[in-house]
Amino acid sequence: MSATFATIHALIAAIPEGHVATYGQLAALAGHPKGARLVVWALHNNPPQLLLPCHRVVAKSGRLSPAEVFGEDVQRSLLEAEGITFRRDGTIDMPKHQWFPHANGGTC
DNA sequence: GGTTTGACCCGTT
DNA sequence: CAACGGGCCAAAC
Repeated sequence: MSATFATIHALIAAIPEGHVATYGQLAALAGHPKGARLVVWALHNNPPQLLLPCHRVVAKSGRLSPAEVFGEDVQRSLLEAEGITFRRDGTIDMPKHQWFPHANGGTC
């Protein structure tokens, strides 16, 4: 198994509802500070059986994926349903919703 | 085993 | 301030 790939998938799966993570952030957590595109590639080969919440993965500026990927307002609707709020220009209010993983594994 | 692919990120023009 | 290009990395073909 590729540790890099598995780590990225695990990180995405670990994003809680109401929060989002950026491509660069996930890549950095997986051990590749400059591997934002690895996350992109990982999502393209998104294993359906993992049921990854790929709609919670967004660009650093709070920008969502192109409409043709999920559908016109699919990703946005999913995020709004989880409590994510958006700015006027359609980007996520990142400071409010960006996910910061806990190193202690949630014991705190 | 080289080429292609990706929904990004940052700096420069 | 907007547009453009290069870089970066690992898996698939």
